[in-house]
Amino acid sequence: MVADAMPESLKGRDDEARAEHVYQLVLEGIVTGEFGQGMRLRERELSEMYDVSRIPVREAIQRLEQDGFVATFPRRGAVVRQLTLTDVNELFDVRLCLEAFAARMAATRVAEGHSGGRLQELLEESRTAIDEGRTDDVVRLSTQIHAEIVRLSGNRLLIDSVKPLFGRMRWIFGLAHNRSNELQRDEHSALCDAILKGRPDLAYSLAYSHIELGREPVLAGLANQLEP
Amino acid sequence: MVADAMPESLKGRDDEARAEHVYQLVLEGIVTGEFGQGMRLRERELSEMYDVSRIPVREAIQRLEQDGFVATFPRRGAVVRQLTLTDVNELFDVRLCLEAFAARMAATRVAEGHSGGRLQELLEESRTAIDEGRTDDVVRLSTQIHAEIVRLSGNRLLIDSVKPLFGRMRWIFGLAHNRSNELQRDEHSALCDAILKGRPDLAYSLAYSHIELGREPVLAGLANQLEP
DNA sequence: GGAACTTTTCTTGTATACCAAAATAGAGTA
DNA sequence: TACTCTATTTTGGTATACAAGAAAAGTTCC
Repeated sequence: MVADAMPESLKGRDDEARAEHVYQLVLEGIVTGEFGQGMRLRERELSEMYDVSRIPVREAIQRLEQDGFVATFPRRGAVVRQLTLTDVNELFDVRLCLEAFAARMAATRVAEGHSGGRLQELLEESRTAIDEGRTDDVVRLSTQIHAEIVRLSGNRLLIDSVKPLFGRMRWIFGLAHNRSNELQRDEHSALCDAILKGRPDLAYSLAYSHIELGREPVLAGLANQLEP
Repeated sequence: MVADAMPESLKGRDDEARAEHVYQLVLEGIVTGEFGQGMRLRERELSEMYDVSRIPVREAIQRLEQDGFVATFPRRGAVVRQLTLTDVNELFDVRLCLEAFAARMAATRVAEGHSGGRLQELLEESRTAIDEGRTDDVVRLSTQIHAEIVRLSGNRLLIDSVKPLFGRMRWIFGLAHNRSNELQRDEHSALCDAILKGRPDLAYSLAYSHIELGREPVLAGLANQLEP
């Protein structure tokens, strides 16, 4: 609300939640590899690094744990989780479950008259990003398309349940590149088309295939980096 | 609070996480109705009530928010969430999605040789509790059966994703009683049987039906208590 | 009397300092 | 070398203080 209009200068962010800030920074550090897997995250170290007190750091670490990025042990603090192939497989299983359902719901809602304009926009942005070879944007837009489909489902609880998964996805896709952008573009096109035309069963099926087809390439790409 | 001789007296209760303790107490208060819907949860109030500092209270409230029991607003603290019929419907939708999938996975794993002994035990405990009319135990065991099925799926991420739902279930089922215990017992029997005999598709179907059949009675029971 | 404006009183969010207990590292000893 | 005992580090927890936003209470003006 009002906070959005606050000055962007980093110094003056008095009233902005520092915990959120720290969360984003540490998350960034984890997905970019600055905080490697197994690295300890010390409260005081982070609080000095980001020039905040321990309280926001504690809150951020708690959230990172709940979102599956770090593991904490009593009296031993937090360490960046070790990502395993099992984790990747579990993620794809749960995604199949929730995102395919979300796609069906989204198509149903569009058929009932809800607008899917944002999805259309994202799809087109993604197309031009692929044509122009902007890889970073392609990955970002792909995630945003998936997120928008879930949002279109209209189920708040579903949206909240999926949110932690997207963080993990970003982490994993940062380690292993996906299949060719053209293949993904075509699948996204077909999926979004089914949703925007209000065809629930087709949308479900396409979402399921799209996600499942992404599993093997990612596993293959990570097989040499991760433990089972 | 100031002059209290707290050093040794408080040390008595061992080093176990106070935040967890506070979380459980407040959660109990919410599901039992002690903290009614819309009631404000003040940090200092709770910290004095449970004789801890504000830090564990903060942590507990953060977890309660993430689990959907309270809503927090910047600089205005936390209030017990207002449960709506939409919430209930969304919960059932997501449960359908995740628990039916978990049932299928559980059956697959049992077919692969994993033990379902705990599920068998819970089922039998539940049967005797129903026969002896111990209503509280019946509700508790019913939830435990559902949790055990998810656990049997072997997917950690799935288990973690479902955990917040069970809290909500307990809350909702505390407000509206479910269908007859005998009906539920039979459905649980059939479902567990399918899992323990390693029949994934049947387990999926039975889980789906069992959950979906529970929706209407709960909605009907809550229709006069909640807003849309 | 009621609406708009101005304090005043909470309450949260954060910072800082401190303590106790556990884990770790290190030194000394058999 | 292996083992025990101590010292350091680090976390988890607490108390206290203060700034700022939100709500409440006065206050003024029509």
